[in-house]
Amino acid sequence: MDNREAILQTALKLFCARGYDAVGVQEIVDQAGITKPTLYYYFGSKSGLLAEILRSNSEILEERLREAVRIPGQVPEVLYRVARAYFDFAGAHWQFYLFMLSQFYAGRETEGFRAVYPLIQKYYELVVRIFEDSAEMLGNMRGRQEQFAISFMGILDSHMMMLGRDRKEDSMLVMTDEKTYEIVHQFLHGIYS
Amino acid sequence: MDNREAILQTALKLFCARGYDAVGVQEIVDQAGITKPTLYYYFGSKSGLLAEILRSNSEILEERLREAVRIPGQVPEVLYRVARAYFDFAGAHWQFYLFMLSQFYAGRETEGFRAVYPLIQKYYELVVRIFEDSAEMLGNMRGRQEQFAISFMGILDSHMMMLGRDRKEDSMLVMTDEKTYEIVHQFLHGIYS
DNA sequence: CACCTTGTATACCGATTGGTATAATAGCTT
DNA sequence: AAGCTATTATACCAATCGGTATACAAGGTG
Repeated sequence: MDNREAILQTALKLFCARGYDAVGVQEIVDQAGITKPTLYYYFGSKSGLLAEILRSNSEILEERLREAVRIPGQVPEVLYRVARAYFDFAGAHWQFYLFMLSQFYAGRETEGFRAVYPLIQKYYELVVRIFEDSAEMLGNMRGRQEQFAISFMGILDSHMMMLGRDRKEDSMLVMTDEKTYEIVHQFLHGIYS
Repeated sequence: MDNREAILQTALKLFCARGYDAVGVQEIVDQAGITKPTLYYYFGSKSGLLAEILRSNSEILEERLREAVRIPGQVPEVLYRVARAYFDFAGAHWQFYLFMLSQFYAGRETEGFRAVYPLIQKYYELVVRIFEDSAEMLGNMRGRQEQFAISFMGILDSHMMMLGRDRKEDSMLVMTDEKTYEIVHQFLHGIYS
């Protein structure tokens, strides 16, 4: 494995487990089996390393979400595809997913928050557009597109977090199709059906 | 204001803005207008200070939630009361609410996560019980009580976070009754009504 | 061969980290 | 007044923080 890649993976693992500020550069390079100048050669600074971790992984998630949204369809279909894409990504990149969320909830004056906020904002706008583009529902929604988007994304994160609650190391998280369907169905039709 | 209280408030403000690990003890005592031994006299250690912040505030939230749940009623009524209590607390104690969430999403090997996890778990179980105690719905739910609870809490957090997105300092956040009703209504009946 | 770029390690920097030993206040009780 | 307890400040600690100056390999190119 490439040294650069080793740094990225080791750093993500440590950041995810103990937080960005609690992990020192020394510990990263020790566990990656290299020395400090190598890290600073590739990433310039600790926050440069953070930025690269966020950039490279979030780019994958954005791509998956854009795919799920691009194909036209009724709201339920699109939402199901988005949920599927979201759960798949989170399951396959659990450490990053958790770390991204942790940075989003971190303090506003944090490097991590400032870097992650525009990303989450972008995903959010993607979901808002699903409801806005759905012309036949406009009468029903009456400006509640944003409320729907907020609820929907909150539900996805909440369920994904619960799934990952007692995850063993190195085991991939799988949200089943059945469960995904139930979650989206409940969002669409409530709890009385 | 009491020195002890000044430490607690200053620490919460700083932790909330920049995170537990990024804030040094020195900065806390400087902004609180005291010196280090005073802090260590009251709280023993930095993590002791963290524990006290979490304990004292979460105790208030738990009390509010238990009140909301205690009064019997149909599921919609209880859920509305819980949402109202949750939003009220988060609005009045925004810094703590945000900090608590940030610790919940922080790495599993963190002091903060270990301290906050049982608290969130308790709130979660309170909500699960709402659905379990609702006998007349048992046929409908078929073991989906947990799914409902996860969705419901995810929705509350998601909306509260969005409300606090562009909060000015020292301004209290208010989730209106109308908005609260819409959110709970959507949870109960979906988006087509 | 000489030269240049890429990548890596040794050894160090000043600043800050969480935490403490010691002692001086202050107020209350006897 | 004497003594006790609760608080607070000065001054310090070893360890770690993020970051760097310097040099040494290795590989391709003239």
